Amino acid sequence: MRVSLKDVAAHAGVSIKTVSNVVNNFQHVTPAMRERVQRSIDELGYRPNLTARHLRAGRTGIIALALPELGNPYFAELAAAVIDTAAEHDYTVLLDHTGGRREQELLVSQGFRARVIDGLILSPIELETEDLRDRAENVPLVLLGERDYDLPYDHIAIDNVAAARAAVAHLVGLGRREVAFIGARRGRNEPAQLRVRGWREELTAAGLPVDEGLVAATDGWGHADGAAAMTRILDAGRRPDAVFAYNDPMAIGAMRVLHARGLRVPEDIAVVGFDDVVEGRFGAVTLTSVSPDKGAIGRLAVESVLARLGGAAPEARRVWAEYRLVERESTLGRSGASEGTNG
Amino acid sequence: MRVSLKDVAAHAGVSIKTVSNVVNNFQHVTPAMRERVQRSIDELGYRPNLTARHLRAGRTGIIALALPELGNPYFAELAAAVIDTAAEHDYTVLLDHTGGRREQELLVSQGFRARVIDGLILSPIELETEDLRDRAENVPLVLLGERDYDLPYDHIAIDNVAAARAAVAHLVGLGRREVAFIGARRGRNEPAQLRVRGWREELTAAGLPVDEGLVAATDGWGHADGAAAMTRILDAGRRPDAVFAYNDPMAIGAMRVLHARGLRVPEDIAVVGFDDVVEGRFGAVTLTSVSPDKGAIGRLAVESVLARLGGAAPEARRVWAEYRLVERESTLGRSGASEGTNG
DNA sequence: TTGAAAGCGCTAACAT
DNA sequence: ATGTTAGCGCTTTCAA
Repeated sequence: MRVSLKDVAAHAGVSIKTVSNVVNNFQHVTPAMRERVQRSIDELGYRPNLTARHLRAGRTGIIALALPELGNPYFAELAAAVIDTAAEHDYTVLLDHTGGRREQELLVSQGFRARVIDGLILSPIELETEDLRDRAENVPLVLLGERDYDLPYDHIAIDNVAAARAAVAHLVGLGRREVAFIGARRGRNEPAQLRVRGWREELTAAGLPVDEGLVAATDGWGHADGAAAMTRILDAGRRPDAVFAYNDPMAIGAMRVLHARGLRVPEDIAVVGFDDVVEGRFGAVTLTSVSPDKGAIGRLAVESVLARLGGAAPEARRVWAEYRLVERESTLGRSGASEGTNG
Repeated sequence: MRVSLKDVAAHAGVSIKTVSNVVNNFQHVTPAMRERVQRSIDELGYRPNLTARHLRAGRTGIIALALPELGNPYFAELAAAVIDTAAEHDYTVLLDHTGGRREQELLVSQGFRARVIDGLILSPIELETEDLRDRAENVPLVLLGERDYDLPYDHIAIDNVAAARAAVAHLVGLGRREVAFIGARRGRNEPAQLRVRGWREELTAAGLPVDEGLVAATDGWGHADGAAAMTRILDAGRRPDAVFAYNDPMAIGAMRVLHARGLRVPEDIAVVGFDDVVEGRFGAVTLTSVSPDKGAIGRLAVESVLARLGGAAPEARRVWAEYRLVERESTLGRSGASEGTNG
């Protein structure tokens, strides 16, 4: 059986309040009393019931972080940042994964997955503005990620258009003329939208043609999807001199295909990824990538939810985190290992 | 303000019980009454307070999963399996990361990190048997991973010694004589211990010398650690013809160093990893790896905790999950792509 | 079929 | 400095 305050009180021959005082390190308890109660606590193996405390306090000290996938190290790193920042504020993080599936994202946003939470940080993939508009849930919500929403919620992200432009500018600056984009999806408001826009804008600014035939759609955003997209481009008889991928895993999958077909990176085709995951630094050809400040994003997200917890309702705002373009072998070759900055 | 059952009852002009009946889809409620109450619920935007339910029920429906690091995709995949299995049983998973730090692992095992849980699944790195012996916590604990403990807790893992032997046997079968091991640690009971033992046993069984000078210790278990260890081995003037790494990231880190030094994999040095993470399938040289059945491990772990939740106390047992050795280019070269099975 | 009331374990206001 | 008690929001006997 579980031991409660009452049990300890009875055992020590004192009132519940006194035990509570000891448990909570209350000021005014005589050392003698404290020790006597502590003995009972130890003897009975008493542990406070958090659920009861939460009910009493009206809050749980838990915030949820719902991510598309844990397998992508980008999200893992982000999660670590969130967990650490939350811990600094005495908050625990309940991590959830949606698989980037609309169903799951809806459930999470409506609070059906984990309702013991004080706040929610959500990184949506499929959700539309309308899905979020009539959210019946009352815990604060903060959005993460590259989708564009017109909603009264804080949204933490980097400037995806600008970051994509920086990536393409880097490629164009190296003399590349035909830059493929891997990882788009059909549809107006899709995750890659802003990055495709950046790709388009920068090509135009450079006076290069925008060839929509070089935009490869994919089902998912993993290594295999990047490989499949690259294969499709090559099989279509196209031979771009550069590839900009939606994220690092896809870029790495694409490089695998290039390698298997005897195409050299970057000599024949330069490759740029997005997210700067550790993996990209240890391939046979290290990967140039847009590196968002994950630590900042995680920290800002937590602070944003917590700010709304006290009942305060600051106006919803869009927060831009920093990013850099990290240049490596996949664009510079074996010689260059500079780590240029931007953003 | 938050709306409670009482508010709804007042608004609908009925008793709390009736509202509760409607909320919980209780049998005996007249359709008229149900609709009337439902209207009030919708109008007021009532949402049940889970914390109160939990207090009442004496359980939360949450189990915690504490992992060393989320960044390693192996753990991410494991987590996904745990989350899915838990969901099937109407349980939510609170994911925690310990960073493989003893302090954090202790806190978790003692229940100081997340005390709202019904059960705990822990994958320890640093914890010793004694650390766990006098655990004052009363929620069921299930252990994961390659460490060896003599404790009254269920422990789910693959047979690490046998798996390591299979990996080394594969290398020896290909004619390799000098197999280095990357990722050991000093100390009797350390994570890599069983794998080192398997390495030792298989070499001995094959009549090969066991050269402890080919065992490279590391601080952590990431790409960079593998790269550093490989560098150290080569800089010491050693030139093994095979490397068996504690896990895939380390193996990949080692391959990067080999590549940078102009050594060919597998011609000059064959490489085997452990965990079979996705990344290993998309490098310039795909990675041969021991592939534990992550799905089974996750499922067994959840079922194991849940079995102890009802107050039942089955005898603690060691559960072995399956594994396979997946053979790829890092040992077979570009020609062979078989996926041999084992275990 | 619906209502009244007790109690889950805790904290805090109030009383002693 | 310590004790009494109400109440957080819910479920669940028991009664009507």
